[in-house]
Amino acid sequence: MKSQFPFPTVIRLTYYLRALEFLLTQNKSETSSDELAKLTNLSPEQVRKDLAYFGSFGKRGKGYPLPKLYEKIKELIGINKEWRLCLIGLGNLGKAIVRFKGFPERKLRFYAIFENDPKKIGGEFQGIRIFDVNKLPEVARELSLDIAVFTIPDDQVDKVYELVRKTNIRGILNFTSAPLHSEKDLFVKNVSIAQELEIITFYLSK
Amino acid sequence: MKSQFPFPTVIRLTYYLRALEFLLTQNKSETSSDELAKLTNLSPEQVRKDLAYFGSFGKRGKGYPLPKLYEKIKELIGINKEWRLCLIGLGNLGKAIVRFKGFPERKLRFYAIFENDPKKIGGEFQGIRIFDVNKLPEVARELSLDIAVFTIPDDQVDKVYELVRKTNIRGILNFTSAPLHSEKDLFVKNVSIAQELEIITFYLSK
DNA sequence: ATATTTATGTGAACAAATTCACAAGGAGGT
DNA sequence: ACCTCCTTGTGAATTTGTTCACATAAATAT
Repeated sequence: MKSQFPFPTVIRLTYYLRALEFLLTQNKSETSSDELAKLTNLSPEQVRKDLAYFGSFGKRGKGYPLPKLYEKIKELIGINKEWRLCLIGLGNLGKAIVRFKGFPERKLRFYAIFENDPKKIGGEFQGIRIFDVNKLPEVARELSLDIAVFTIPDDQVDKVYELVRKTNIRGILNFTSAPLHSEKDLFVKNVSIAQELEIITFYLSK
Repeated sequence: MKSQFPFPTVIRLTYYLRALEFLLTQNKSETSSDELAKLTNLSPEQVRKDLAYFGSFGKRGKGYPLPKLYEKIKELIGINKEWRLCLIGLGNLGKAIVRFKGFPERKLRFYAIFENDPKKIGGEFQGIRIFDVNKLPEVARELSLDIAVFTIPDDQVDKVYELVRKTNIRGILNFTSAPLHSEKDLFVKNVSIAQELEIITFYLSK
């Protein structure tokens, strides 16, 4: 097992995960780099190299044992354990994300929602309590939150970011257009709908 | 002007756009690769190289003229003209996206929503008409749609993708977990919330 | 005028990631 | 037991992308 791997490999691991889930529904017990390559639109060499970064799971002449590889990738990605999430900003997008079906089956669970609207604070949404965003440091500690999802207006990002930094939350999924940067002990993933569309219009403009 | 540029440059162009918009609110008339680098968390060399791929907009010893560079980048990204969008699948996420504030100011406008729920078909949402998804080919032609946003259940992706291929829609923003692949004349950008979280949990697991 | 400072633009050096090419191990047939 | 066919795993070659280092040009100061 090599310790260093290209950054894009992490993204591809998530593709393999989906491909493996698909293959498991087909009741297969074995797969190959060729099969995974076809399902993910990658090259078989790329698949083998990626998997080899983390150990050698396959058997030459045979392929990869399906359930074992699946468990291994889940372990690598870290979705074999439960993660405690909170949502910050209960607007339209926030509501859509809390209701998102994909979370429970991935052991991702929301334990708190934060808001600055006094009318919402104290209530709950989908069974999850809504707290004052200024109480974030205390609540995060109390509920041992791991990851925060930002669905707030752009102009509040800096303030909320500072609040999160005071907690032991170590991951942020940022849906605003204001990009944040990862730092030591705080990993940030930015997802900007506007940006995604700009990338599309760039390519369509050519 | 060079014709070939690294793929990541396109993503960075969208960062420069935001930085420039921020600088414009400060009523500045000039900027520099240093300033843009600080705002985007990149290196000044990277900024200069990226901008130089598309022409030389700067003046040595001076910097870049702000409004001119802004217009140029908008033109490069293609958001100087209007784009006609449609939403496919009016669930929670779909509703959140249609209501998203960032679109009108970017000349991105929804002209149609497609659904397979007979109760929704024929109605409208936020002033946008809701059509039967099976009518997509006709409606797309009639309304000259450019881009489709997929907010449908994963198991309907393949079917809807085939419908879209029959139209002159050339861009898809896919919010499902089933990744689609770009092909000639049809550019696909995948955005999977589950995947983004998996990338976070991967790094937090280390 | 001339020197100094500042900031772009870019070839060259370097680094990262992918693809190639093939050795090596396992399965199955004869 | 041996040969053949598969398919993995991996160094080496190649491609792609970033950083360095500096020549060049504009602006400012003396």
